[in-house]
Amino acid sequence: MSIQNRRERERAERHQLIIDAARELAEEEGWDAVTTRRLAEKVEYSQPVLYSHFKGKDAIVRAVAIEGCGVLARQLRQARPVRGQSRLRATAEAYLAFARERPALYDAMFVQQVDLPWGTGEVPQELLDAFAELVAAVEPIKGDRDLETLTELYWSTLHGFATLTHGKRLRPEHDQARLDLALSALSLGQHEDGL
Amino acid sequence: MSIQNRRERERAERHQLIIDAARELAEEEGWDAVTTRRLAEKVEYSQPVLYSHFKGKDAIVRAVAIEGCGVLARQLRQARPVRGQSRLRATAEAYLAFARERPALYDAMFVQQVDLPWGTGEVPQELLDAFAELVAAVEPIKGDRDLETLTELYWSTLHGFATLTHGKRLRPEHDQARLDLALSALSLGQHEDGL
DNA sequence: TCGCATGTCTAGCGGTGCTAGATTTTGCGG
DNA sequence: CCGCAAAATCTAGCACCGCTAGACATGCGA
Repeated sequence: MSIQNRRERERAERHQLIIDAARELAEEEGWDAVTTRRLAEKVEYSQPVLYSHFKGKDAIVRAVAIEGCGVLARQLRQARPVRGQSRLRATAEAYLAFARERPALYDAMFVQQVDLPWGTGEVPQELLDAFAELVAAVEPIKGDRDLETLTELYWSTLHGFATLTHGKRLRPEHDQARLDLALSALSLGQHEDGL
Repeated sequence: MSIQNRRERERAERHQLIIDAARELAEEEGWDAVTTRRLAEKVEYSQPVLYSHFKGKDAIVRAVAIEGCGVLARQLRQARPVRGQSRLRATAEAYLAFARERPALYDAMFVQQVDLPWGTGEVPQELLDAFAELVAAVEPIKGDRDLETLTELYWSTLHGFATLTHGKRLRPEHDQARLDLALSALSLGQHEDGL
């Protein structure tokens, strides 16, 4: 019993160790550097150990992505409006900050088509949490529009900003103006906050 | 002289042959299937021939992406509004149709960070053409807003739709409603077209 | 202490992008 | 028409990839 427990605990710790190592490697050197060999070396085990925890490399990336959704959800939740700023804007800026500061993580979550279960099958709770934060941010400017559809639009716009910015497709010096434009368009007739 | 010309012509034809083969392979089986070996087999040459035309696999993907920009520009230019539809809407639908119908091509152009010269260095003309079509579509609803920034917002929204839809992150049955919402938000006070 | 199950590793498979050096093809001067 | 240099092309191989079979070590229960 106790021995079983110890083993399970050690196993869980190593499981987490692998996820963390993969994330760190990706954030430091990009996903191309995350090979099973380098990952194994980093966690100081041999390659087959990875496969006793995950079905394959994809599963590891997926685990990192799901954790990333949790991080994003937390950051969005903690993003509180300052000085009369709308929640819509505070959340948008937090979202874009996450994408900007953790590009590798964002990539695993939303760019690489890792095929998280998503549509079919159960969507990870972390992702639902993150989406719920977006919904909450959009709710005040809903008007008579469909909340979920409006949130999808909000998310799409932010995602477009994030990915095109990262690919250097947009003029960085206009980031602020572009976001202003987006938020005031989304808010429609609603009054827009200053700053 | 004539011999040189013939050789250059044959070389140019083979150059194009490689690009076409790469695009076809990618569209039929996805970019994972585009390996230098399979590509060489498809064009009926050995691998090193590819490297006498392109610096590496990335350069081939880039060439496909640039051609794809040309195709997109042409499709956007040909997208004419029907039945009082706004140009904004006609262009948006053409853009999304392109992304939906040629996902592999779209992927090479805007998702894989192939690092087309883009920001720094000369941007390929095909891309400028495509962006110009977006600008032209946005112009009528500009109001007193900055045209280029507004176009970046328009593009970001479309790109967000395209990529999140492809990754099955958005509810497909709400595609139309989502686009309606986006267009009317962008148009702000302007009157929106029916259908 | 022995036998066994569990855990871990070594070594290897077929694949990748890419390239050095051998080989074939080509076009020209004699 | 022949022989030869040069150009074009291929063969074979490198180091790496994801992944796994089978050898080996470890530590438990009898």
